[in-house]
Amino acid sequence: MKELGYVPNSSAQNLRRQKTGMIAVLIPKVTNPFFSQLIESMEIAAAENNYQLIVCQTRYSAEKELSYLNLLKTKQVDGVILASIQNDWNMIQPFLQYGPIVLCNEYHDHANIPMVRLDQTYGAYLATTHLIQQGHTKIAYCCGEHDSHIAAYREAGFMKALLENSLSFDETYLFRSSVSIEAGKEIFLSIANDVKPPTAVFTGSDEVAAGIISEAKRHEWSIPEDIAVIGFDNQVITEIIEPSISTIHQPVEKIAMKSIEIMIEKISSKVYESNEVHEFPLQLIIRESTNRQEKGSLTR
Amino acid sequence: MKELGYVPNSSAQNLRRQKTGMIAVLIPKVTNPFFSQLIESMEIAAAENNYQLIVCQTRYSAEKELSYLNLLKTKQVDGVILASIQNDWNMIQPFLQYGPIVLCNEYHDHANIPMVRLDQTYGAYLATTHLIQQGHTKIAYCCGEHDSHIAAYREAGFMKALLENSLSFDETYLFRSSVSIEAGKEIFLSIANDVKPPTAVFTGSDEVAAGIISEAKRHEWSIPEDIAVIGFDNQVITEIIEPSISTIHQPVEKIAMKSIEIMIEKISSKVYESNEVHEFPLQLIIRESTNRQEKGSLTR
DNA sequence: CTGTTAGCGCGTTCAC
DNA sequence: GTGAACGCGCTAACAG
Repeated sequence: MKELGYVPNSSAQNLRRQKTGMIAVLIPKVTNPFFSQLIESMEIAAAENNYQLIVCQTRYSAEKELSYLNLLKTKQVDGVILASIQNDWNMIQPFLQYGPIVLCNEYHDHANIPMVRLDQTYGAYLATTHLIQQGHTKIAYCCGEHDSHIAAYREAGFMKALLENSLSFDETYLFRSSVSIEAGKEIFLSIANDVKPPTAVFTGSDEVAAGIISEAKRHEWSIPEDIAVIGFDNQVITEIIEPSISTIHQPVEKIAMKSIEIMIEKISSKVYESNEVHEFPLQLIIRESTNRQEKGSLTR
Repeated sequence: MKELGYVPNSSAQNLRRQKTGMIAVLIPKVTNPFFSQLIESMEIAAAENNYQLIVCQTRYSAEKELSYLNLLKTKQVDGVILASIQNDWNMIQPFLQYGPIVLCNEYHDHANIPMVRLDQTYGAYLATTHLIQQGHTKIAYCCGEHDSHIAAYREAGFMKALLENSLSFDETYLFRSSVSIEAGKEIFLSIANDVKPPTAVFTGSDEVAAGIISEAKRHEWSIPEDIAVIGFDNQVITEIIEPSISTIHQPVEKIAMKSIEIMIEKISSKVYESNEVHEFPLQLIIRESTNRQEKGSLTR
C-alpha cells in the first residue's frame, strides 16, 4: 500500500525522537581554502553517518557566532562544531546544556569539551628549525589577527626553535595582522626598506608567503637567495608559484573526520562534557622557496 | 515567566507550520573555488532571510544527487538549489511536486523551473575574440568533462568567434576532460610535441591555464610570446602566477544572491513551475598571459 | 483580548 | 503477533 509513494515526514520524526540529524559547523568563511577543505571532509564523514551539515559563516563576528549557537538551543541541530571561536568560553559554555559542542582546530584551556587539534607549536618549530638549518639567523615572523590562540602556539614553536639555536628575535621583524596576499606584498616592502633586513621569513599562511614572493620578484630579488620564505597550510598555490613554496602541511581530513566521529559519539551518548584532546602532528614540506638545492631542477 | 530561559523547539515549529527554514545546495565539491564562492554568497543571502544552508556534495555522482533530492521529499528542506546536475531532467522533474527546485549555473532546455545562469557562450566568445585580436589564428580549445552543458555553450561561443573571423578549427587542438593543474601540464606537453603547435590556448578553467603556464615555463617557453593562454573564472591564482593570467570573470555573487532570492519567493508563493531565466554577462579580464604590452610593467 | 483546544505526522506503549 | 491511542511542542482557530 505504501508503494504509491509514501515517505516519512522528517519534521515529525525529528519532533518525536528529539533529533534532527543536522550538525552545524561554524567557520569564519568558506572561501578560505583551509575551511573549505575542512567542510568538504566533514560533509563526507557526516553523510556516511546520515547526518547533514549546516554551514555557518561567522565572518569573525562574535554576535553571529552566538546566533548560530542558538541553533543548538532551539534544537535545530544535534550538535555544533566550532572551527573558529570569537567569544570567550564563558559565553559559549552555557550552550552546552542544550547539546554537544566540539572544538576543531581551536583550543581553550578551561573548556570541558572535546578538542580536536593540530600541534601548531610543533609545526612552527619544524618550519623555523628548517630555516635555521639553511643557515639563516635573521628570521622575520608573520602571524594573523583572528587566529589568536593558534598564533600564540605558533609563536611558542618559533621562539623555541630560536632559543634552541641560541638566536634572539629582533622585534622589528614582527608582522602582525597579516593574512592576505596583499599583506604579504606590504611585508616585503617593509623588509626591503629595512636597514638590516632579515634573510628569511616565517609566515603563518601560504597567501602571505605568495604575496611576499610575488612582490620580491617584481623588485628582482632572488628567492631563496636574497630572502627565503616559508608558508603554512600547503595550499595548491604553493606548487604553482615560481619558486614553489616550502610550507607546513596540516592533515585537515584527519581533524575533520575525527571531529565528526566524536560529535556523533557525543550525540548518542548524551554526555557532552569531556576533557579528551585529540592532537595531530603537522608535517614540513620542503620546496624551492627555502632550499637552494631544489630550485631550478627539472625533475619533480 | 519565560524569563527563565524558554526557547521554542524548532522541530515542533517545523512540523506545525510545514516549513523548515532550510535550503539544500547541491554542488560537486566545496573545495572547487567557484563553488565555495557560490556557497559563501548564498549563505550570506540565506542568513539575511533567516534560512540555513545545507551543503550537499554530489562528487559528480548521479545517485548522490538523487539521494540529496530526497531531502525535499522528506520535507527536511524547503527547497533545493541545483548548482550541478548529473541526472536527466526526467529523473529530477518528479521531485518538483514536493517543493521548489532552482537551477543555478546550469541549464536544461525543457526544465520548467527558474534558471539563474551566466552567459557562457558570450564569455567564451569574448575570450576567443581577444585572442584573435592579439593576432592568433591557431587556437587550441580545452574543456572539462563534468560540466557538459556549460562546455557546449562555451564551445558555441568559441566557434562563433572563429567563424566571424573566417578561421577554421583544427581538431588536433581539442582537449577534452581537462579540469586540473595536472591536466594543464599534460596539455602543454601535447602542444610542445605537436608538429604544428597552436600559438594560443583557450582553457575552460584557471587551473588548466596555470598548469599549462607552469609546465611551459619549466620548458623555457615564453608566455605570451611562444604561447598565449587564457583562463576562466578569475580565481586568485590568476593574479599570483607569473605571468598573471588573462581570464573571464564570472559574477558569482550575483547568481548566488539571485538564486536565493528566487528560491525564497518560490517557497512563499508555493508555485514551483516557472520559465523564468535570469542571465548575467561575463567579463573579460586582460592580464599578462595573453598580452605582450602588459607584461613586465611594474605598475598595477 | 485572553484562554482553551485541536491537530501537524510520527513512534512508542499498552492492551488485546 | 496486530492495532489503537497517546503525546512530542507548537500554532492557529475558536470560544468565552
